[in-house]
Amino acid sequence: MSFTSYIQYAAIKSLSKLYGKEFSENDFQVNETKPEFTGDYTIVLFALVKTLRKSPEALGNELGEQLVKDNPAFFSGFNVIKGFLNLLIADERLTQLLKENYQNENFGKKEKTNKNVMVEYSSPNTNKPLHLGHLRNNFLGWSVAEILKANGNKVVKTSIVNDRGIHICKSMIAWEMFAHGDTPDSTKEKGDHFVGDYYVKFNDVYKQEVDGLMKSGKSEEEAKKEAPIMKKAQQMLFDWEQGKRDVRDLWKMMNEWVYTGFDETYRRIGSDFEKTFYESETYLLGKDFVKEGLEKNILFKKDDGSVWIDLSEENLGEKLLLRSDGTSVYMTQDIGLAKQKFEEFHLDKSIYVIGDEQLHHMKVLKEIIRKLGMPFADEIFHLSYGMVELTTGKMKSREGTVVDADDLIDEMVATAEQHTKELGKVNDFSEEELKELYETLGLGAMKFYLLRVDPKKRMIFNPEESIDFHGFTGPFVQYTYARIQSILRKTGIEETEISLNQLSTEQLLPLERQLIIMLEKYGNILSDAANEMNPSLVAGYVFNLAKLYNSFYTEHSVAHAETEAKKQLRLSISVMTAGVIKSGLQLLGIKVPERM
RNA sequence: GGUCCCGUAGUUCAAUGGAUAGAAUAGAAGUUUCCUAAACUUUAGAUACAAGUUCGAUUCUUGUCGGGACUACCA
Repeated sequence: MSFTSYIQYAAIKSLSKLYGKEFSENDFQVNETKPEFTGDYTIVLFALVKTLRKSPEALGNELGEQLVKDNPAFFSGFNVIKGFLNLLIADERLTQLLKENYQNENFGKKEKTNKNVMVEYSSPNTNKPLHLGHLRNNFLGWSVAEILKANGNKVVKTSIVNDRGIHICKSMIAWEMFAHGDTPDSTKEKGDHFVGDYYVKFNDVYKQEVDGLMKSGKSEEEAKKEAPIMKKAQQMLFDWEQGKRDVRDLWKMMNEWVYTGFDETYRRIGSDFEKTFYESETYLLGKDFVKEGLEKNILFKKDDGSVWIDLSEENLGEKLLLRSDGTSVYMTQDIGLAKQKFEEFHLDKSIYVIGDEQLHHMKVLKEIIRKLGMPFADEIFHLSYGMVELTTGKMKSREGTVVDADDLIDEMVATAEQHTKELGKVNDFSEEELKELYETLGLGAMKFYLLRVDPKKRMIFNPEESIDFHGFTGPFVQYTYARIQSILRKTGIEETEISLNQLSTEQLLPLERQLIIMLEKYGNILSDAANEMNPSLVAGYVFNLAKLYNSFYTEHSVAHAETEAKKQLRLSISVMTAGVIKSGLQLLGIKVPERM
């Protein structure tokens, strides 16, 4: 039981003892005590004042005395200021926590449950390489999956690859017209970039053709329809759907190029998937329920034969599910896939990591599934995240302002290399060790930068700030870890275990108490992060922990502590801090270096 | 037009209705015979505006002003 839960529980008992009434945890709040007051935890009394008709002072003193009396091993004292009852945790309770957990690698994590959760993330298109926005998605999805695991869930990570449609046909046409047989191998280019370049080429030619047609008197609408290259792409999509052999072969070949490129990037950033869906295999899903929905009068047919659902009661308007020619749309396959996911993986919950521009789409999806009477409608969750914008405005592929993922990673790793060389602390490292360190630091900085913000909010990507390795950053936290490891190496603690019965019984110093209390909170942070699906809580926590440890580090010596008992105490605090930092960063997909 | 989201230090981000609104960075001033100065310490600086709800509002409600997303027989 966490400290806050225990305090809540203890207060409920003491209150009913004092006043002969039943109380619940909703009757009062337990907060951390603000640093400017004496105490560790604070019970806010205002809400109780009303029901008990007592002055805050009297209530606080009575409850404080009772709590200390009832829980002498937990509380060592209290004070009352205005409506706030500040409680002090006993030193013995804090050292006990240390003794029990300082080496526990699973500290803060929850018991395994049988909950099956799917996290769908990444889900790229195969016509162009990944960019900054995809990175936010990948880091977020991966991290949320790990956080859910740490809270006991069984998690299936999945991605649905958008491998068919007009967009990939555009790249294919442009390649046929302009590549003269070039391949990623022949040009030594990464496959996804190679294919992406032909997508850009398509758009360039298309634009020229449209301009040309408009100059010869066509309206913009006409010009866009009649541009020859667009007609070719549409014909190719048609041929693809007919299963035309050479088109399918070309499609397969170019997608393979892209997958090879994606795999390289995924490996580097650590994205992984237990299951990959391909849209080419799922796009026909969902047609069966259309029939069913029509029979049940949940869906309706218009005169031209197209099938719709009316969601105007839900304020979502009408939504098309089958075109007049009988082909399905994105929504239709999404419904089919949702069903397949739940059935194939026996899911309790299905999470979609998708940008907030699809809020409407996901709302409609959920609502249709509910109307169709599928039992899992309420277990579909859209984890929507905000767009990543640049300081200069939005990223637009057409204007070439997109930040490419691979370029960005290279830049971050290069920055790590530059800083490391300037500081010259690891000159004895081998080439491989150095390379690994640069990756650890560069990716650590980037992941931390993108995960430290509440996912729901839009965020601004500032290139200068993102390559900063000081302050609220990944390397800052990694540095604290490395320094602790250095202490442990120098004191030889890896070989000889800390003698716990020798732990200091002297009064804990403020920074020692604060650190232990902060470490204790890790479990609560993990459950909050899982409930809110919000890795930024973990990022903020490990940063604050590192910061507090750094103050402790400058203020008090560990290796040369005043007494042997103090040394043992501080060593155990250090070991536990390093463990929690490692564990927390791991949940963000960030590795820790032994030295940096 | 309609639906939804967002306005907090110069900048980028925090703050389950609770105490004097926190960090980081940029600015100013310091700390290295001693466990890694990628660190630490001190300092200055903000709730868009106006009403309301109440013991108490950055948080809830309404309005105004600014910014954004969505509103395809595209995926």
